[in-house]
Amino acid sequence: MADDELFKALGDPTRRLILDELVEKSGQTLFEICSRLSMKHRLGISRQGVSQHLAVLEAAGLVESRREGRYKFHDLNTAPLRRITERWPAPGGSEAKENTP
Amino acid sequence: MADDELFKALGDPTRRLILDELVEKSGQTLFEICSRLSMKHRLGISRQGVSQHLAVLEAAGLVESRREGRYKFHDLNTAPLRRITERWPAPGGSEAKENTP
DNA sequence: ACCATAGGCAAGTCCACGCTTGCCTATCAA
DNA sequence: TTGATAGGCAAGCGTGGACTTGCCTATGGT
Repeated sequence: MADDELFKALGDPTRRLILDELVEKSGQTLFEICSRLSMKHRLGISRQGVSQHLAVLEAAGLVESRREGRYKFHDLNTAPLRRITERWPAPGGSEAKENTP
Repeated sequence: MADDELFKALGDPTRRLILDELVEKSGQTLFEICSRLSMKHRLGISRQGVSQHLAVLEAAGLVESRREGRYKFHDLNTAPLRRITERWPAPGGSEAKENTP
């Protein structure tokens, strides 16, 4: 299953916080995310730790990155999350697939 | 976070298969789920293993159980899954909350 | 040229978690 | 009561993964 990487990525609380931060502000660099986790969430984690988390999130397709000079900007991509609600649809069944008509 | 249990529950591939089986047929017993995993998915797992998985799914609110005599039936509850798409809404924002109008 | 910044790679540690094994309880049928 | 079925509890093993530490590359400023 390709879903393995998606659910594994969501399995860690620190990675979920990173997604939260990317919702608030798109296109952050690694250092920017580091300092945000440290400031707002009192998260004592090394830069490498965050870097590894971002790699997992990228493998899951939840984060996309673009390089510019010596900076690397990270953007959130929520599209893979749809696979979750599609796999186990609500019993009502009306909102299984809602696309813009 | 109470979300910890939800995402932890979804993190294991065997547990996701159990949810799949409960979508197909609601109200299965432990032994029924065991044999289904073994037959359809060639899953070599002990009864205790499945039992522990069901406990995790129940803690996450994804599975509800009811006892009747010596049987314990398990039902799927997809409601907690909504918290995922609500936490990281799609950028379009039109489908953040879709309720039956 | 130099140094600081932004990031990557690799090895090593440590703990949570998936799974098994063994034994125990409860309900139903003969 | 005896036996079979459905399930629970607890201890133990082994592996994956989160995190750190140390060193390396590349870009930009002065």
